[in-house]
Amino acid sequence: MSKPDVAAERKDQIVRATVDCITKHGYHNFSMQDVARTAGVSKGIIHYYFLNKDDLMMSVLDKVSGDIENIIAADMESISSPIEKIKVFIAVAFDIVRSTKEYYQVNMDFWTQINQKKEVRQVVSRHYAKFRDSCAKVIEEGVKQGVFRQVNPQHQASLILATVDGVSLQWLFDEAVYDYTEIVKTASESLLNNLVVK
Amino acid sequence: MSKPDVAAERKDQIVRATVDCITKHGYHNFSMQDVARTAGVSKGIIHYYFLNKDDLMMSVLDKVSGDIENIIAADMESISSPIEKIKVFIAVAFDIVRSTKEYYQVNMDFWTQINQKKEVRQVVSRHYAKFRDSCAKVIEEGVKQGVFRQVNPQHQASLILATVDGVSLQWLFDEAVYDYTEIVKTASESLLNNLVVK
Amino acid sequence: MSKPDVAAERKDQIVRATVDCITKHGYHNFSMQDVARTAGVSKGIIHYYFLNKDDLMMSVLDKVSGDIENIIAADMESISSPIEKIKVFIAVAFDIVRSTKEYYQVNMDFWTQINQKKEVRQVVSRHYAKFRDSCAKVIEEGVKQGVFRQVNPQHQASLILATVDGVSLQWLFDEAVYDYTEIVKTASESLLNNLVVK
Amino acid sequence: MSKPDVAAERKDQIVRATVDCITKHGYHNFSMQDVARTAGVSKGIIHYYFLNKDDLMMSVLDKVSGDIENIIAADMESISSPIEKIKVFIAVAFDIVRSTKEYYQVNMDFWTQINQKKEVRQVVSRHYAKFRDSCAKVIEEGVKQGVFRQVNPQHQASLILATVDGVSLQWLFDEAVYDYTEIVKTASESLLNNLVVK
DNA sequence: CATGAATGAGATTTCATTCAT
DNA sequence: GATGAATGAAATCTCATTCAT
Repeated sequence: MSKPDVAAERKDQIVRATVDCITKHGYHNFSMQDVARTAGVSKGIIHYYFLNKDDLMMSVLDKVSGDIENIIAADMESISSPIEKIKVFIAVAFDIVRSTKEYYQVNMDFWTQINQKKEVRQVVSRHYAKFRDSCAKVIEEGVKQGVFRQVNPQHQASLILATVDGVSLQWLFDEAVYDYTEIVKTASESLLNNLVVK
Repeated sequence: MSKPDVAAERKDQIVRATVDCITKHGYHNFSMQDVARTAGVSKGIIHYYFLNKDDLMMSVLDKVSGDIENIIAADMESISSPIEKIKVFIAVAFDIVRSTKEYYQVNMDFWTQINQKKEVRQVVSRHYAKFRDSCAKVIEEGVKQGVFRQVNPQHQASLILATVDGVSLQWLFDEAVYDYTEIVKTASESLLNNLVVK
Repeated sequence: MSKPDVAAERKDQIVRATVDCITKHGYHNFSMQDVARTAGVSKGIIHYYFLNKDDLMMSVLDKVSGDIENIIAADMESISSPIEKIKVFIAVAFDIVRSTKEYYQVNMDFWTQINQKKEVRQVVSRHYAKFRDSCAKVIEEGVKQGVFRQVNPQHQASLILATVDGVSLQWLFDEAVYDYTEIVKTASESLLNNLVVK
Repeated sequence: MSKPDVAAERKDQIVRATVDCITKHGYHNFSMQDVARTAGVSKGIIHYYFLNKDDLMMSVLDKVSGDIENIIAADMESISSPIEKIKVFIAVAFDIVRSTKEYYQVNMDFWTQINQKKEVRQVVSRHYAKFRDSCAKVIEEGVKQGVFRQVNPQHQASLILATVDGVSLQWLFDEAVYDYTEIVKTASESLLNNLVVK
């Protein structure tokens, strides 16, 4: 019980090193050797804990998705008003992109696997589903309370996520294209404008 | 006289083969050998026409971006009303994703190069800038005509593109998540709702 | 305890195989595959121990230069008279060429890198500098003892090395051109004639 | 008769371009494409005039050897005194190295082929034989006239060539090692000292 | 004569994975 | 558990040579 789970610790250490490698060298330009060096372990031990590189990558995806989910969940928890909750959701989602740009890009890197790796696609779509659901639940509550119009919660949730991803994408390609704070404000207003009863 | 430009033809043939390879095997999982086989030419000739794999990839990016730009430009040309123009813009943009899913995914694959290849980032951001500009010009005209509210055209154009990309992304990860036609309708309404004077 | 330094052993094994390959196929006409085959190892392991082919070649150069230096140094050590020392130096230098013809040719092959590889040039010139210095020191001693004329030691050392290289070169191109023993005798006499007080 | 030999002209043009390429990129680091570009002709035409790259290289060797031979022959022609003739021979030989360093290095590059290409070895050894013979003939005449000691003309000729090559070699590896003019003076004195009756 | 598109063999190099220690 | 030496497949790229035009 008090014995720390060495295996779990080692695995986490390796996964974190992998994230670092992806951040630094890009999704396809790092080697197991790089991971070993970064983690300060031997190459062999990585294959002891992970079946192969794909298996390691799935763990990275789990971690990255999970971390992002946790941040959002934590920030929404303490709020009760549906309007405020949605506002926070949007604000936090945008903020994750800005404050952990590299992390968000690691997440993006998995998008290229849509066609190639069924498992990746499943994890990512489950991750999006979670987001949509937690967001939709808030919208549903708002509708019930009468503060939101009679909208399709799932669709509106999708639009919110879509706006965050799409706006971020353009900004990541060229940060000079707009002031991030400004566009976030505009985006938030537009999204809420579609929800709130006037 | 009857001899067409062999070089241009061959280059195009190779680029098209490369698009096929990316579609089939993924952005990072195809080899020059694959391209050669697909194009029905020898490995050597690819390096005769393209400096290296990166150079070939840039040609692919140019083609894909250009094709998408051309389709949208062609479809908007004949319309004069700003409202109708925006409606068509949104409809066509969404439709490109649906009707040429693989093609759009090839485009997406380049997104992961944000951090790694400066040149890719520049081309993609220029591509987005073109879209935003052509969209913003229509919005500007609508504002001038008084059919649109006093909005920031560039920001609204960004939101439109963002919504198309973001909505498509979720759908590409899981087509069962919503009926594409339905979500497109909802998205269009929301976007126009933010623009049109009521 | 009984485990010798695997890395050093393997590196030496590969370097020796490379010397064999250069001897057999020529400086520019052997492949890493050839080295692997000759050393009885896999292609991959060569790149594990050496950064690349250039790096391997530098190790070959180091070995060849070092070996030649060591032979000469060892043979001169036990002698004290400057005249005898110079005689031995000349004799041994000529003898190395004759008895390890291929080895000397490997050495020669690096000469063509004067223009191309700065690092090779530096190593070779340092190698020559060592030779000149050790030879010049003997001459200096001879001058001090009054057995040699008042000559410039460095220049005379250069002439000695030059004669060995130049004479060997002609012989390597056509062994029938002269009896090596004879020309060595003539060369030695000429060189000593320039040094010794009469 | 008045029709200029187009073929010979073209061949010469290509050979000269090849010398340029070797000078610039090194003996083994230039391609037929480089030669074509440098000569301003197509790749195909080179293979029309030369069987293959080896054949072209042999022509280069012929040219370089011949040019050096011609310069020396021309400079010795007008002189009658054996002592002066030898002095000029030595001076001119050293001067060729200094004034056409790159050219001399192209010549040197062929040395690596000793083991690999029988034909190269034959041409180079014939080239050296010519030098030795023309030098030996002068020495013989000097001996006959009684101005030179009773030496073996071929051996002394060899020593002269050897000294030029060997001294030049050290200098090419490190020009700072000695003042070329100085070492040439020392070398000349030593060589003549061995020949001239005192 | 001349061109340059096309080929295909082969070279260097990288790297996930295995396995004896 | 842990190491790192070793493998071998595969990838990119180069280039002499050929040949239809």
